[in-house]
Amino acid sequence: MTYNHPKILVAIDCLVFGYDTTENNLKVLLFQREVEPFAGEWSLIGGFVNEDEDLSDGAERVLEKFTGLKDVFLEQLSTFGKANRDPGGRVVSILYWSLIKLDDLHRDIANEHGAKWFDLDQLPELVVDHSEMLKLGTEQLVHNAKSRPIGFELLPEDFTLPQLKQLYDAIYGKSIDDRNFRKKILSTDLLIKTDKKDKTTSKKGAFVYRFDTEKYNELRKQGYHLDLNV
Amino acid sequence: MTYNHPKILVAIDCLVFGYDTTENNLKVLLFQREVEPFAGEWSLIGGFVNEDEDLSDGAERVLEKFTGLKDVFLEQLSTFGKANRDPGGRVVSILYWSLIKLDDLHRDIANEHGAKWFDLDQLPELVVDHSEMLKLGTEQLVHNAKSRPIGFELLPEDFTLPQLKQLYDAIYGKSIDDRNFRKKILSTDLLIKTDKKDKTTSKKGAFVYRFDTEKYNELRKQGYHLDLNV
DNA sequence: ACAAAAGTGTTGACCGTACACCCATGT
DNA sequence: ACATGGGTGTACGGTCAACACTTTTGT
Repeated sequence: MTYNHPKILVAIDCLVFGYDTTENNLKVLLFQREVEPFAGEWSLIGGFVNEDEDLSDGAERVLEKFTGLKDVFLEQLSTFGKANRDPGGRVVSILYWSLIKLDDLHRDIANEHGAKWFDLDQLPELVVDHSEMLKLGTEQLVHNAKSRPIGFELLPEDFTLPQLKQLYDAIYGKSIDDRNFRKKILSTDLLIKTDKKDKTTSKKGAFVYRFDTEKYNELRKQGYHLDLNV
Repeated sequence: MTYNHPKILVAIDCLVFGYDTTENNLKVLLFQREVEPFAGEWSLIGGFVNEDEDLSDGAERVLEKFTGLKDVFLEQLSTFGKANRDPGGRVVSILYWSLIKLDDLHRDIANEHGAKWFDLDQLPELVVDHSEMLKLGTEQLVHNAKSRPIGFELLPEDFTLPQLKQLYDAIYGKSIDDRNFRKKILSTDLLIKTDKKDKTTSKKGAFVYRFDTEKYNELRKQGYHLDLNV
């Protein structure tokens, strides 16, 4: 070790949004802390960074522990580092956020770890500065929904346009005009229409679409930047 | 101390953009590292976080040390934390960025600390992942120039429209249409025209303007969001 | 008088928004 | 036949981009 300076505990907190396609609402994964201070209180999922571990690997480890998921949308958001933010000691915490397709499996795995999915409008009090983290993440979600195709991280691979619209409605907290939404989303030319119909929510049935990930990645390499402007 | 986990060195690096009004170009503040590894090589200004110090206070301390400035634009950008990023030991580094009005005083203070202002197109090799930090900060600058009035952080309090346009040209790396630029910037109604003229660059002289900070803050409280769309 | 920078308006193309009805099908 | 959700087009207004000439004044 070359440097001679005070060392600090480094933690990762991970804000996980899951979308429940059947209920049509956005949820957040929280867990009950097991250690003092604040044992038993609700917090974002998190953990300490190991000495030989990349931050991004630590975030993946935390996420996989509580959801069983790998290779999903997971990005760094911001770092929280007030000297006295945690009464248990000096901890600098790096906030990540993740978007997942919520299904029963993830509910079960969450359960095993004392974690639970909460509706955004029925959140409990959160420890330390986690409410601030949640606020930041929610803003990020709204902001990103306009500029990147993050909606498809939250929906199953096969989805219908009414489903996609409901997701955007949930994110923005208001109802978008149906015709304009279709026009905009289809004009990106990044949706693949299949000939299947999903009849679970109507007699007529809604066509099933898929997001064209390859095409999007190809375009992105060429500097393309999606702007949904919904 | 309640927690029992490995502790890690936490550093702050600060990417400082300065705009030189006389030369009309953007510069970045770099300094020559004094300690091994990489002693003598160029790096962003930075330092280690003290145990009882808020991250934001640490960033302010670093910035003041090298520029003599307080109370200027200074925001957190991102955190770099690959386990082996620094061969001198495990260091997690939080990147901040700052915008300042560059004048001779700041050049002198920088000099005292072995720091120097570099043109963006004449940068030396940088240590560790600092080139990545610079890239991120440059993108941030371009992106923010469109959505927030950051230009005024880089110009003196009194400025002319030709100066402001040259600044935006420098940020975007291309020349904006003069008439459209004036229309847009004046339509925000956030510039105060004074009756002074600056004749240093022309015989006719250009009117001196000021940014209406109070009005902007007032509007912002009401949820207003500037969108320059230059 | 002339050089050099400051200042000024109009038009056409495109995009966002508002808005109401028909379609397909299971019961 | 009817109820339910899926699907479709148009017209208006506002915003962005392109474009060239006049004004001022120091030398």
